[in-house]
Amino acid sequence: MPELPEVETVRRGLQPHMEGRVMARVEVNRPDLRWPFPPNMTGRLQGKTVTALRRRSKYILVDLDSAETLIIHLGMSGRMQIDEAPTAQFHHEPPVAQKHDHVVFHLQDGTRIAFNDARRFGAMDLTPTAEVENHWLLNKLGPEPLGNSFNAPYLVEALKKKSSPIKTALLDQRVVSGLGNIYVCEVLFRTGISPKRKASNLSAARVASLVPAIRDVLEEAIESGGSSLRDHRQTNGELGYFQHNFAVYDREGAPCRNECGTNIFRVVQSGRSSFYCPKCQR
DNA sequence: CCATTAACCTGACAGC
DNA sequence: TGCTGTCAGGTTAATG
Repeated sequence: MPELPEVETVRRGLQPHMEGRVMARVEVNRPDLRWPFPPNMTGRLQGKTVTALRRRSKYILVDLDSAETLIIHLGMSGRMQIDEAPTAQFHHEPPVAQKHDHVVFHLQDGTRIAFNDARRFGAMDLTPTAEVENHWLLNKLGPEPLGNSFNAPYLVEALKKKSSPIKTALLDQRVVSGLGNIYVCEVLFRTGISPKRKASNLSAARVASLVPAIRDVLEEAIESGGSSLRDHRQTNGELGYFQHNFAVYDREGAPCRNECGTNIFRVVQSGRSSFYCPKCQR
């Protein structure tokens, strides 16, 4: 699943193909993902022009000229597969429908964009564009970590109330929206904070250090996604997953990148794996 | 109110 | 080659 950087990469990949284009035909191959699709989703999408592609947290927002917005969440396993129509210069095999292609957008220019989601933890809904921030999926989200309202005073205040470990608090989308398991682990390693430390017990200075660390980790991941996006375009249009070089995530037993001589530990917190260096993170 | 747990699903992978 | 068990980048409803 895509955390914020992966979702932003998907958004940027889709943008040139969708913005200003007409959804000529929309295939809906099942009644639901995590929840039922909205009534008459096909009819409300077909023939509409995409006016903008935006992102809020881990949600992709597809604005339409009908004053409605299609809200898309990729869940854990959601992907977008783009297949451009063949041209005179570039002839290739027509795209083959894949297992778990639940919704397929056929654009007027012949581009095929498939939403594929094996686990079906993803979601789609339609809502008036003017009220998209009030939608029940979005209206409890905390600030965007890359925006101005996410700053040290805000985070100090928000964490003061949290009796849970800092790892759990940063995964709480009401505190800050867009972080997932991987990037929380990476952020805590960079700031030298143990995932097990109680959020409300952290000094203001340590909390303040989280703000730029979160920005940096996310921005680097978006940049790395951007490069993998360019690479991917050479071969296929699949968006949503790419390689990263993580300092701690999924590195249980491997040496700490700080060369402190300690190996990375894994603990389970709130049912999720946390990876950390017990020597560098206190 | 808050915090933790179970549940939603399928696929990949390790071990036997 | 199967089988079984475990785990997975998210989020919500149920439970304590």
